[in-house]
Amino acid sequence: MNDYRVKSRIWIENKDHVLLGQGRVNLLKAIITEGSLSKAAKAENISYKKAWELIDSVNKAAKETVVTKTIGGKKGGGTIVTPYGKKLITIFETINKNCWDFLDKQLSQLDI
Amino acid sequence: MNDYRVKSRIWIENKDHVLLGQGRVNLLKAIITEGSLSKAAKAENISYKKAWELIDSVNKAAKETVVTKTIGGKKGGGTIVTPYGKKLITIFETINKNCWDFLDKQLSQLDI
DNA sequence: ATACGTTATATTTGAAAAAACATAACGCTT
DNA sequence: AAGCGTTATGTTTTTTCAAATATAACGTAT
Repeated sequence: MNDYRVKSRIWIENKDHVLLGQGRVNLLKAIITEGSLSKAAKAENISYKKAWELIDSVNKAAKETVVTKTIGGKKGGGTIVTPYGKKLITIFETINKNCWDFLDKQLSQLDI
Repeated sequence: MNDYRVKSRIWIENKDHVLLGQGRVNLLKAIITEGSLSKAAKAENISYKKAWELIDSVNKAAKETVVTKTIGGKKGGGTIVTPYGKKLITIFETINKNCWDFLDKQLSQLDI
């Protein structure tokens, strides 16, 4: 039988700019559960700076706003993922899973 | 309509060791056309050392020999890709293309 | 007015990866 | 014996990327 495995990474681009990859999706999901970018960065174990740059890049590549951010206020501020952003997360994860299933099927048809 | 594109990179693993990715496949194909690892490295614009390490890794991950190398001789030596290696190249490229087609189809079913 | 927890951004430091450089061995040819 | 183009491997240098550090601004609450 077959010990080999086919793995993959997918990402979504928009005119040369990356919109979403696995890391960006994970960060967006952390923002949803944490309520702020700084806490999400800690949860994902990346620096705030890197998290900020990722989200900035996401917003620039997206056709609609993915996250809205506020500075100051009763809790100091925060970051919210828009419904469009949540839709993108679902789409990414769906396509990614479908891709993995597809690749598993591809490999099982071969004997190498 | 849809400006987004879904891209992917696939690779084949064997018990935690990478067998083939796009770079390794390109290198193997360069070995076939060039006849030696050193010339293939130049053609791929990578150092000989890196090329050697890549091929070493390929041979260690594969269940059968992928390349055979000789030192010395009338032409100094050379490297040959085995029939098994050529089969792996074909398999990789087939699965990769199928994956791309699949992802294009996935995206076209969505409006984002 | 002060304090707090954010977002926002620049600068410095450190680590990891890549590239460059060097050297040896091999086996044919001359 | 010397030269050639390989494979094989170690060492050093450079480059790149990630991490750490620092500072400012913002708006509510105390």
